Amino acid sequence: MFQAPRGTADILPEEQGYWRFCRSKARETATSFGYRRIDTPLFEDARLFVRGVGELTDIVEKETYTFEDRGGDLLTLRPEGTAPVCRAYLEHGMSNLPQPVRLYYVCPAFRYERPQSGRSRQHHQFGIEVLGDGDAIIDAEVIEVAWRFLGSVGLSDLELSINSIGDGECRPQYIRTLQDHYRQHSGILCHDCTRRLEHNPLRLLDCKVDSCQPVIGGAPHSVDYLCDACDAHWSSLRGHLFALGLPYAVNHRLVRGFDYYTRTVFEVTPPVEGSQTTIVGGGRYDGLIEELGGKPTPGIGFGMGIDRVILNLKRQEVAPPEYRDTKVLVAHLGEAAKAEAVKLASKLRQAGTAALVGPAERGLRSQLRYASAIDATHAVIIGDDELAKGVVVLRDLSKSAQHEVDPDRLVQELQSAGGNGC
RNA sequence: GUGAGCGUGGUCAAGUGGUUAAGACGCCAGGUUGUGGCCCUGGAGAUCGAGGGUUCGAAUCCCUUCGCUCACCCCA
Repeated sequence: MFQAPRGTADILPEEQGYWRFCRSKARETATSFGYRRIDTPLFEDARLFVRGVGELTDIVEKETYTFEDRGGDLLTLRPEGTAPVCRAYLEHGMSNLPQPVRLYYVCPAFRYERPQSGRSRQHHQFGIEVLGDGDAIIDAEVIEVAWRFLGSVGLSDLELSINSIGDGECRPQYIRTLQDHYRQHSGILCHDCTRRLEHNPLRLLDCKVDSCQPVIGGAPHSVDYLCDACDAHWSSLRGHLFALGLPYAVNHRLVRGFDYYTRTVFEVTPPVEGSQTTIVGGGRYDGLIEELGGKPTPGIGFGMGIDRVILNLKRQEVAPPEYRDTKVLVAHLGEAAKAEAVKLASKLRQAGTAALVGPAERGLRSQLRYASAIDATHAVIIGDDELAKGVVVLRDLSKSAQHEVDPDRLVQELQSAGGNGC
């Protein structure tokens, strides 16, 4: 038997309510801030992510789905949304549009990882990007979009963490200071941190091993090493967040996995301890567009894991709204009635009412049982008696009441009966 | 890449060496010669993940393998 590939999952009909809910809230929130939707291809030139995300990141080093197509092109299934959007911005000359350009997307992303709770090989991201404006009001806006979205779906008790990791001007010196600090304690570092010290020094800060905690505790803070411009940006951001009433916490240990981040980084996590908890991660990437061949252009955005949002909705027992529209099952008895049922169901659908024909070769009782099972609101019954009289029976399944109707008036009757609302 | 736990009908799940592998939900039928949701009765549906071994006898013990889950790494 075939199974869905490891790390992938079917989203079954019972689950779709959550997805429809999240997607529509994402669209509503993003458009209310003036963002416009963009869809980029599922796969891109493999080099885009090497350049954009960073050659030495785990994602590019060992997590991409990369393959050669039949024409010999090397392609990669998108592992994240920012680099493709920046590519599109450049390819379509969006730098000539009024700046800044605000874009959002909802799309799947792929990473070859060992799956676990909240992490799979195909996940879905709601993301936004603002290109062409480096002011801190944009940073605050992007964070606000994430925060408002999460509120709109009903998640509460979330924690918003922010930090600034400086830019090309000031970060190198900070990293040197950080490494110096760590080298003084190299004796007690865990295995991973010994590696990180040379390979990915910023990552030293979010090591979870107990023995490394004292070293982290004494580590210098990146915000204390910001150059004047970055420092001004940083305090401006905090001022705007405060003014907007967003309850942020400065986390000096917050760093992010992509090479392209500059200045602001942020994430939102739920209050549960554990591992794969980050719901939203984002930050500023003022060097990325240039890295991809454009002129220097500031940018900032976030990626949000919809799968993780839904995980938390379930954890907090937030149910998506239910939609219950009129749905008619046309039950039939006998060959002549069966043919009539097919025609009648078709007519109902064309008039805009969901309708389906009862399962053939079954008794009326079975057909009505089926009607209940699929949440039909009404049943139409056609048998020899009705055919002879030129009527059909319309049964309201929620009220258990029925009456005969002229088939030509059926659409009208159903409309006046209406659905049960939401 | 590393570590741990778990694989029994569609789903959940009992069974821990001894005749035809419980039960529940779901599915189908009947109870109502044409009337659902509740209830009652009956039925279908499992080579106990796969392969090998131990044994008179294996779902049960051992080995291998595949899969799933969780955690680490890392990330949404």
